[in-house]
Amino acid sequence: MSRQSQTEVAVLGALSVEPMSGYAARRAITETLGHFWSESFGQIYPTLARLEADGLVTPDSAGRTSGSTYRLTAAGRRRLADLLREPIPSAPPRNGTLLRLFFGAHLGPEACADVVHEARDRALTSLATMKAIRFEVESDPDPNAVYWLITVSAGEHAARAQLAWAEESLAMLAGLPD
Amino acid sequence: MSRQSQTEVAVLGALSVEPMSGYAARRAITETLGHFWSESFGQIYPTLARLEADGLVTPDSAGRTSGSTYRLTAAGRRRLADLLREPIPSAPPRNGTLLRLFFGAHLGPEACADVVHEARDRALTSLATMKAIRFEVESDPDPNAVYWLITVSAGEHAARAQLAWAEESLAMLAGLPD
DNA sequence: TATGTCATGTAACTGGTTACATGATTGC
DNA sequence: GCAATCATGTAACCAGTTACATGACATA
Repeated sequence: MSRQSQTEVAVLGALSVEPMSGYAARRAITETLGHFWSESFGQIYPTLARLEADGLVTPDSAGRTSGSTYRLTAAGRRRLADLLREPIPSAPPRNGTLLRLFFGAHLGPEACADVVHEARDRALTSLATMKAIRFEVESDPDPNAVYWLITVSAGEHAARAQLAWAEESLAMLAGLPD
Repeated sequence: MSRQSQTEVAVLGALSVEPMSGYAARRAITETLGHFWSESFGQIYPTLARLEADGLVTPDSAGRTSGSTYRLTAAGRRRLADLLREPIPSAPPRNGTLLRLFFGAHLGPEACADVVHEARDRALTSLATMKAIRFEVESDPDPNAVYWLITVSAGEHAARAQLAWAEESLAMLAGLPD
């Protein structure tokens, strides 16, 4: 699957929940998939136009206030299911924090500790976000909530791991001579 | 810091260990930074040319067998230290596995379990790789090994977290009706 | 009437991969 | 002499962001 169709998955997925505009789709993606996915307008609008040309989404006149609302067609729903079944394209790893720490000798223990501290703070923030999302999802009677909880759980595990790693690394750095 | 200079960090970093060719730099990056960084030839050669034009690296005639070997200049070493101190550009999150699981209702529990299984296998492979790297680094008397171990530890924590999440998620999926 | 939010779209740019072309050197 | 590896480089393409231009609608 090309990278492109990953954006298609996100947009089709958003519209599978309920019909909405491109603007709303973007908001929905950043709000509910935000901790593991992102899309910009520059991707969403061209994608939406292509999906419409392919007959996968169609303008939904009902309930419009301003601008256009799109909804999935039957073909669109099939396509979403197909795309979800395709192999996951692997993104080459690029972790700026670890790149810095690997060459930490050029930085010195204190500057490295700063880098780790920042990673630790990001993990703490993430953990708080996950807690809030989990609370929301758990009080949602939607039967799909199980799937959402699985993604939340992934965020929690990753954040807790990063936290533990940061504490451990700070201890290691503290034992180093300047 | 622009994304571009992240590649500069990787290349300057590789050359800071010892002088080498672009080809060797790429191999060094995939072999020793492979679990958290990647560069392609299409990036390395233009970067190397730019670094040379900026006087940060210089051809090193000594010890050449074929092709050209580069080494850091004093300015290059300073530049590396500066770049390492710059804020880490954040990459927008894009996790294909979680994107699929979030819309898992369109897939069904079994197909979702397959997705999780793949993630679990990747984590296991990663854990084995980390074990091998840790063994190598721990038997290396280099004083910088502490920094390398910190990056290895990050990989281990992340892999173990993914493993725990996968087991937990498989259990959740198993309890779901088709 | 001014402000903020909703909304759409595009152009320029960036960072990056992939595929290809080319050739030198090494070892069997 | 042949195959593998070392080595350099570029062109085409791709996904994606950012910045900008534009304007409708609601409301204070």
